[in-house]
Amino acid sequence: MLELAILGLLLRSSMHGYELRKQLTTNLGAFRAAISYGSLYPTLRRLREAGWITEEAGAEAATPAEVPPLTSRRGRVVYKITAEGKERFQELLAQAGPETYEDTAFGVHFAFFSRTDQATRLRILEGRRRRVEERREGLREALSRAAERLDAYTLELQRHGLDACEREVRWLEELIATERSGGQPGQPGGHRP
Amino acid sequence: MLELAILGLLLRSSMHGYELRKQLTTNLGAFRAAISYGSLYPTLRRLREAGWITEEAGAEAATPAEVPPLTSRRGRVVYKITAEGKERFQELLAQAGPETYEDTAFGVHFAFFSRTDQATRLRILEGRRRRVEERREGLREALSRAAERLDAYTLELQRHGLDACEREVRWLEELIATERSGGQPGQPGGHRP
DNA sequence: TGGCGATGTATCGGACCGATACATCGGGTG
DNA sequence: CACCCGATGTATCGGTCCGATACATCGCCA
Repeated sequence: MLELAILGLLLRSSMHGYELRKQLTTNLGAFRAAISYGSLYPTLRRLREAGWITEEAGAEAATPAEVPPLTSRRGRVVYKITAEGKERFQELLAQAGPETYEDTAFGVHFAFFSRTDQATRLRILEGRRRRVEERREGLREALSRAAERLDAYTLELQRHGLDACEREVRWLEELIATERSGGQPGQPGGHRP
Repeated sequence: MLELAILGLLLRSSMHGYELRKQLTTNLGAFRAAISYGSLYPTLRRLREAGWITEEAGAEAATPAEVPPLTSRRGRVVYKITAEGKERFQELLAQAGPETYEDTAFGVHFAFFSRTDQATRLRILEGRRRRVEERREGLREALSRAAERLDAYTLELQRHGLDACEREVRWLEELIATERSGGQPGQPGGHRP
């Protein structure tokens, strides 16, 4: 997943890890908490080894010539996507299996929707909707069965979850409708004040 | 985290792993996706080794006497919390560090709110609110800075995330108000139709 | 000048997921 | 009545990702 997200962000512009992490956290942040360096850097190395990105020494990273690196002189590294990386990105973006409908994966795919065709977008939106609807039904059933048997807080937690599901389904349905009518999300219907 | 969740569920009643997983998935499901056996069983073993739960052979699990186990004859196992386990549960439930305000941990703590005192509840609710507010501000700032510069889908994703944050903050504020007035969540104000 | 917060790269242990294997049992269908 | 299928049930393995931590530089302000 990180792989797709990183390639997509580097497609917009080259940058170093620190900036990458910031954008990963805020840009795609709706369905994921925060990316840690513990996953970022190993993934970057893997991407480089696969030939999908390159690492270049950034601006003032020049090693100070005769100064022997006490620990290890690390310079800034600018990561850049390669032609093969762009192909890989499109390949990952297009393949929409069942795991694409899970929270994180869906969020990442959605963020790069403008790079795909309408058919793929609809497929993913509808798959995600089905997934959230299943979850919603599960919660509804649990609530109707468990009411009275559970304490007030557990009940309230389930209600909150149910509410979030219903809300997301509505959101997805609006997006699907917009998509079918050939529009872009933004202010299509005019229900946002 | 799993540790607290498992102990809490076993406090309600003893059960085997399968049932445990189901309840973990639906009961505490608002802030977490689904628990996998890959984390459940190792955790159960760890809990048993620590003496916080016991494993007992369930009903019809009796080994068929002379039938040699071809692969390995596994019986049903009923997991049960011990006295030390109950202490451990209270200990885990009461300690509310910064990590308690993250999605998963908050959800688990909230589910067992009825086992804590009001002071702890308020501390956790307010900590969570602060956390979500930070996230909300980050998204607001990103949106106001990035508008026009980003494509429609990324923007829509951020708007959706912002909306979810605002909604949760409102939810938390209602809970905090209810808590301060000494009530229980349910139908306090009467804003749920 | 001295510290402190933002920027920046990197590793390690551990938590958790996803797929898979294996096994039993009840019910429906040919 | 035989057979298969889906629900129930225990368990492991590889891999992804997190959280804490270490280390280093730079600009700013007291």
